[in-house]
Amino acid sequence: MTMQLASMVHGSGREPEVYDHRRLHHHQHQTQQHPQHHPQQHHLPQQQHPSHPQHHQRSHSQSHSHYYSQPPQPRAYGAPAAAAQGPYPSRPSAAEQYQRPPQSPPSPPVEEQKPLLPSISSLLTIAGSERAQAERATQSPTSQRHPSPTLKQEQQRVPASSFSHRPSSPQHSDGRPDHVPRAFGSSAVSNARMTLPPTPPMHAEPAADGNQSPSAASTHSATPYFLGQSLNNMEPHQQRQHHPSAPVVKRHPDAPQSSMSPYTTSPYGHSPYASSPGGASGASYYSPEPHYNAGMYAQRPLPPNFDPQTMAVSAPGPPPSGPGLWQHHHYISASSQSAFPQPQERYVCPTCAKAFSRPSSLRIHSHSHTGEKPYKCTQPGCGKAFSVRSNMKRHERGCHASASTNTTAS
DNA sequence: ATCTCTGTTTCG
DNA sequence: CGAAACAGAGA
Repeated sequence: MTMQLASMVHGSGREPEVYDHRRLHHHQHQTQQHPQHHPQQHHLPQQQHPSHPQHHQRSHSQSHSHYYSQPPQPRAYGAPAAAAQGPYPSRPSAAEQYQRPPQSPPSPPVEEQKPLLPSISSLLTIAGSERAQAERATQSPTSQRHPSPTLKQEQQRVPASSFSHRPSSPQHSDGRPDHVPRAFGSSAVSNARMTLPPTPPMHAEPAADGNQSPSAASTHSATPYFLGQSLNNMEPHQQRQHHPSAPVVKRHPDAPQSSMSPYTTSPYGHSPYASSPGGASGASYYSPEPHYNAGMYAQRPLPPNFDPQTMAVSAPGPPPSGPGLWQHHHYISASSQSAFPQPQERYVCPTCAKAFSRPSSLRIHSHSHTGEKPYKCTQPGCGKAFSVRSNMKRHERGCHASASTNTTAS
């Protein structure tokens, strides 16, 4: 068992680093596809689309959108992680928010903080403890596993809500707080143990190896979503911490996804808005979106065929990381899946974690966070501005009906 | 064939 | 009015 556990851990450990890589990679693909179906109506999990995103940089679109034409303001959270953050006065940059482990973000009610995986550390710990217990049959009261620092971190960031169910596992007599994460881990682990004591194949492993555990498979549909979530959640640095030694990031050949790379680079990363007038050199892509980048995780469209395995394995850079995560998510996902956005909603707002099916939707949504109102009423006397073009139009129609017809129409 | 954008509609 | 979902069109 211990071995198994250990292996699991390792597996998860590797991924952590991935996250950052994506930015490093050149970015090109951004996105991708998303079926445009309405999730609500059809809950079909998008089937994996065979084709991958091409490096679409929505070049054409940029030009027409008024959106782009506006000088974006501050790069909002934009500053990519590297750059800086500081964008919004009132709100901490997305990056910041996410980075902070403690405290739950103000906004995300729904997704809240996505479920995080139990940290590897925890797993290890558990494993270790278990092992010890097994050997000694639980004799030594000496606390075998005390929460490792990393562990704690993870715990903190984990949304209790997700794992709330987590009970303290009796088996582990740890006096730990009910931190969710651990709980999760413990529960999972304990579960594994309980149910399949000898069973080696935990969920984690499969993913890493490329085999998905059956259970995992079942949850596929949900995964995408989680992925996004996890992205948001995962703090790069945290991940790293956990597995410093982890080799990680390896894009395995097995991942057929040459195209998978979408993850490698954040979609918004540079392309779309890059051409923006604002022209802030690389740092400011364009406007509101920039922060996504900053967040890095933000909205990477989930690949059509995103497979947990692939992601984990090949994902060069997915922040989230890895197989381990995946697995964890799976567990959680089962219960919370329904609540989460549909698989199609791959574009996740870094700020509030809300998911959208289209990049444009996310963009618009970002306005709500930034307060940006790029659409101004064309009427001379009216200086109203709107964050959503449609709303502006509506306003014109309603308020300036007679006049607007001319102006807007033309 | 696929993806994104725009516009309309709907909800809070 | 703000924001999101839905539906259609264009690239």
